[in-house]
Amino acid sequence: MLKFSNTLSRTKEEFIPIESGKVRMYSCGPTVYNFMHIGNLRTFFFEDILLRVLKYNGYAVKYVMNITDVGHLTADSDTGDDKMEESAREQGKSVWDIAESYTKAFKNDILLMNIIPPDIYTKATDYIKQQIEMIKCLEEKGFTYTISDGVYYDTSKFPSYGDLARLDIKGLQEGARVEFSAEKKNTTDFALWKFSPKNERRQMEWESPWGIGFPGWHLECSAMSKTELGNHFDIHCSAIDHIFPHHTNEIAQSEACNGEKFVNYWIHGDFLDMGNEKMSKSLGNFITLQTLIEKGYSPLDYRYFLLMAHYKKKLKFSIEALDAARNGYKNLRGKINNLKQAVHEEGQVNDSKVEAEKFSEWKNRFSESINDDLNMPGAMAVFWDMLRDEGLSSYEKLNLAYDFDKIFGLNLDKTDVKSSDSEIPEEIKILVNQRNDAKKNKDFKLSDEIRNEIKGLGYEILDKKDSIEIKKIN
RNA sequence: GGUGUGGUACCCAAGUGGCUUAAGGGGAAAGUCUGCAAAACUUUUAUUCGUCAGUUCGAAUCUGACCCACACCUCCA
Repeated sequence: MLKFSNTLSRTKEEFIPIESGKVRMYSCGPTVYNFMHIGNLRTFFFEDILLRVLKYNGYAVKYVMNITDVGHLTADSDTGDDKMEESAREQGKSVWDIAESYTKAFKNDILLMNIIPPDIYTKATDYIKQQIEMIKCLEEKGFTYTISDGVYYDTSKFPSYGDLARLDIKGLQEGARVEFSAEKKNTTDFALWKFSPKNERRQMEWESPWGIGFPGWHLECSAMSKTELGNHFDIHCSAIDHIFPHHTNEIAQSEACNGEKFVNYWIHGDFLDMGNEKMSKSLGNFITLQTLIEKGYSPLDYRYFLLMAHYKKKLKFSIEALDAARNGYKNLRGKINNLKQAVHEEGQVNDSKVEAEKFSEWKNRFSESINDDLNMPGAMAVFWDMLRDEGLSSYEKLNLAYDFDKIFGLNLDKTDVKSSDSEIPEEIKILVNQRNDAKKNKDFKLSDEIRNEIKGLGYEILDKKDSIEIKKIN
């Protein structure tokens, strides 16, 4: 049984798709005004796991992710600068160039992290027409009103407003941090269409029945999901910070316009906890995947790190914890390599078989973990236990490992420790041979000296039973 | 002020009433192997789950109080 935590009910629910065997899923993608930091990446990783688990369970998934290339506003929905325009100004580029270059960087990060891309990326600027249509729809049904700076959604007209976030609207109004906009009817009302400032030309602005301007932040997801997935679909995911206001407002827009339920399962991932130093794009102190790569970590080391925690909980990031992940991942690859070698050797002797009972027992244990609200730490524990099971042949273990890796995405089938082949420079090979000779002559002093020399050149020698492995030190 | 989440070993982190007198990984220690290392393999590493009360035959898991962290309350993954 496949179960997910649904933010709507705040409980784990059995997953039942609208259409048997098929899943339609939408996730809120990046706003492309800057690089992704590793916290952002945690969310996309979680969505990747979700996608993989659905596929593993045999569902045909249609997965849509948006790219927000229209700027929101820095301060709140009524004031402040547009982040996209601001970034463009700082870098002396056009907004369109900014969007393109950061979209590219995002897609590259996704690739490096082995995150499966969505079937469709929807760019907000490609769906302006549909967004305008949606405002018209809401206008016709009486959910909108216009004030000096834009067209707004009247949240008081939507009785279940705030249910997703369990909002206490009265408490909100009394809250210290909420500023009233004099013209807004309710604190929670939000912009559907913002007018361009009268004395200023924006780089991104469009004609609309209400005047030149640009769409409100929340509208794009409602319009794009409707276009690509229909009025009612299965899963909508992203991180917890979007529960309010973003998803709350999406529900209000979509359900008011479409007249039917919007999404069955809302699934939200928690943040990466950076400890004292809170990462913030505005402060510029955030860690990107590139930062980690520069420090000598592979993107898959980071992926392994993320696998060690459940998506619903905060994960404490530290270099120490990342090192632990890197070591764990390295050890795992080592074990897989040993299995590969064993299978290779055994394969010539006898036909490798899979013993159905044992095999499916492990598969079941694995499925139980991943289907229980994507319990990756649990699945990893099953993985490590399986590798230690003496009742399994190397062939069976390797097969299970590859099967599990459909979820983990650690490229275990591709792992290859660099060994004595063309990648090793000639001079190193010569030194290795010299050391071998010294060893044969039992001149261990010399052989150790040569080994140190090789080490100084960046290569490590590992003496195996009847072979020598040369490894590049990273 | 409102709402919500969490505090599990040296670090990361599962488990949310009996299968657990608490998974898994990292680290550390010991052993086997080895000329020595490395690798591999084996073993050890929380009588205890923020604190204090309570419910129960039985609690890390439920209830209450308290302490501490964190998040959200219109920038935010």
